[in-house]
Amino acid sequence: MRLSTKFSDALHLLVFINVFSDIKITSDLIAISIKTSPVVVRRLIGSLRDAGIIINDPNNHQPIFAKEPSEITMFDVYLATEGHTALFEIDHDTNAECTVGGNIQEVLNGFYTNAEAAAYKELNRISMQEVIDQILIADKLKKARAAQ
Amino acid sequence: MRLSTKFSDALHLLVFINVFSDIKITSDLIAISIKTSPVVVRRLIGSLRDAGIIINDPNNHQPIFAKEPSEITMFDVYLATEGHTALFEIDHDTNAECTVGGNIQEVLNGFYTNAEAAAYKELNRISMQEVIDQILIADKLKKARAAQ
DNA sequence: ATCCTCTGTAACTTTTGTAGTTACAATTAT
DNA sequence: ATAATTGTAACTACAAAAGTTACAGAGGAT
Repeated sequence: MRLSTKFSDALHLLVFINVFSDIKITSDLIAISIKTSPVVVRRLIGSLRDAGIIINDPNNHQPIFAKEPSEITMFDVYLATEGHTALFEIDHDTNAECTVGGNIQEVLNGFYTNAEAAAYKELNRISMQEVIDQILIADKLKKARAAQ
Repeated sequence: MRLSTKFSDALHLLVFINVFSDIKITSDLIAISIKTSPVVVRRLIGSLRDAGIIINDPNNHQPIFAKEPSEITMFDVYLATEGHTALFEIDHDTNAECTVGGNIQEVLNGFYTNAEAAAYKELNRISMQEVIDQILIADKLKKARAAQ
């Protein structure tokens, strides 16, 4: 399969609209940073809006955070963009007549749910503010090194 | 993408060869339980053999565990079958000229690695013996309920 | 020794979800 | 009014998984 980068691109988009909140932001502009098409950006904006993570600023017609970045976690963004897919996929078509095939789905579901919850918990600990901060720090570091 | 069920199917296969170790096991027989084709089963066997999880019993020509089921974890099986895919996919093609696009990959990589490690740690806590035990218990429960 | 079964693997096809593209009506800014 | 931009829908392109077909080679059965 082609792996989905929707989650990553949505995080990118959110950091972008925060970092460049002082200039006019269009889907074209965001698309250049993500290196994708404006339509893909608009689709992401739609998902994030549906999830209540961003709203359209009625004043200048561009997406802004619906809540403080410190109040939104990476997991909220994950749910908004890829919440329908499980991290570990159960094979739902196994032979019910068999001791193994007839019970493995529910057993794996328990283990998978547990492991997924551990990952989600980590994502839920990280706020968008932290992501923004780390990117700004990484940028300063890079520029300082380049200047040497 | 079509989500991969290789991990689930490999676990299925391992439980199967343990539960039915007293009968002659062919890839055809396993395929009936997983509801897939014998070739898919043989491919899984190949991956598990390459990873040192199973070997071919020289006596009766069928796959058996290379170590005790209590010494093999779900994570070992995950690595053998889907270890190349990340749980959270970074968009590796972003605009390096941009403050966001030029730093987001490394920042997300840190967060993703952390979240993935949490999930992997959970998988690594569960031995194949536990998976086998839970499936046998689920089967007994199901049969007891059906008999009532 | 020959036959039969099964394995391991390669090559090809089918399927399915993501991403990219094209198009356009509706909205907003100037 | 005009131009820019959005939100969607429809379509195409692409990639990965899984299924299929094929077949040489190994081992066991008789």
